[in-house]
Amino acid sequence: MLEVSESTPTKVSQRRANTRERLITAAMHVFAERGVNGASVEEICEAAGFTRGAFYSNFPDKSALVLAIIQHNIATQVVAAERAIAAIRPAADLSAEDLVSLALTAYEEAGGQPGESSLADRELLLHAAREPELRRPYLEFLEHSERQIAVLIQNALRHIGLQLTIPVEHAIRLLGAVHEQSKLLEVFRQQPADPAVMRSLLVSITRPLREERQ
Amino acid sequence: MLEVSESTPTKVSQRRANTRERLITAAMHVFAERGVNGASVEEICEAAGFTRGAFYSNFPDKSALVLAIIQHNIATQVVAAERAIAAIRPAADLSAEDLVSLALTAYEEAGGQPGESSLADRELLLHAAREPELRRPYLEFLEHSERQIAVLIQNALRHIGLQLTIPVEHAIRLLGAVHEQSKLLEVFRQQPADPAVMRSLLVSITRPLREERQ
DNA sequence: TGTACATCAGTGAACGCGCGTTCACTGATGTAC
DNA sequence: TGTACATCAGTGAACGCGCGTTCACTGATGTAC
Repeated sequence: MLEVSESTPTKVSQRRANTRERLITAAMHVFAERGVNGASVEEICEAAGFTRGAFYSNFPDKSALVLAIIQHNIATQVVAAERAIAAIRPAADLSAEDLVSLALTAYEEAGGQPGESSLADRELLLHAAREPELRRPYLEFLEHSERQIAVLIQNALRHIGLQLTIPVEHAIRLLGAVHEQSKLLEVFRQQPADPAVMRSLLVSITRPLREERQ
Repeated sequence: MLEVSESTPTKVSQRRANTRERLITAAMHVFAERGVNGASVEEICEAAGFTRGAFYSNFPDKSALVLAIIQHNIATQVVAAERAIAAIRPAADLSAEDLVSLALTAYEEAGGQPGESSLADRELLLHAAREPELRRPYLEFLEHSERQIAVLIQNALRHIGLQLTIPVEHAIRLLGAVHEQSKLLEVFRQQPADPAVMRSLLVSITRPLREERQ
């Protein structure tokens, strides 16, 4: 499931790859603004600078685009997470929530309106929840992401002399849930979220590593 | 904002009120299945057992229905929360997470597929996030709900001899975020969520009331 | 209580716009000699 | 390197379905005497 007919790994031209990429990026923006169902093929193409014909030259239909985007997200986010893991070591002297938020935001595409990709992600998530064939692959994607983030968080915490007081899997869920909630509130409030909630959570689920200071 | 032209509080017939109610209930179900934008007026009417004419006799247009639903949710959820607050005292000998989940689910309509109203709620939330005029009223609705839930939770915890180690407002956010995440995972997994995450959270943000056992 | 009439609530056919999708085409890119 | 031809990538007009919305209508409910 979730496999496109990759059976013919025909070499695609660079030009074609660029077009697909531009269409996908544009689609994410339009999804954030109008929702998956509310976004018209025309709007997406216009945002990408193509006509509709180009779209149907690259995707069999609209739902294939959604599927392609999910796969695209999987690929890019996995890469982003690996890069973030690699980059975490040099950083020092950061507060716990700085590190965690750094880890959590590693998944988000740089650039774009604040909260925009958050909305698009939620749209895709809901879309996947509604389509039975998309549930399993999307769930696997989420679980894979969680495992990667888990490593990141543990490294980050150890780095500043903290350890978790609950299982990593639980911590990841909690951090992820709060992070997503914050992102959404930012959209509603149109301003950065109060970091105090995340801080409360971090304080509650960590303790100093080994030695007991204080 | 969010005020319908309630300026003319004309008495509506019982029949009319029933029709509106049925249309709204049907719309929530269809929203859960198809999304707000994916749900057609026809589908909604069919689910409610009416023809489209009845719809336009009761609502100026489709977006007015969405607004009416949001208001409807505010009204019914506020009532549900008050009822839950009243009902919390007699209960005894429940575990912490039972009480909390009882409090959190007090907001959800009874009946309907598990996770269904969760999806519809998410749809409405995203819809509101996208429409600038809906953001403020929806946010106020959320904050009002949070305040009510806060009372609930504190009563529930005190009742079983626990108190929070972080501010109530933070606890509410955390509990709400985890609760919503669990609901969504239930849809993806098609099975009840693992309560262990919620339990980890509860253990982390509470301590025995006054006396220090163990 | 019964009849006559007025208003209300929902019906269902009709309309037209917008959207997804198709397709004959043209210009761009690649290949062979 | 230049020319001739083949294939590829994107264009833009056209089509038709589905959807939101309207409206003339009919049956249901309410009111007055």
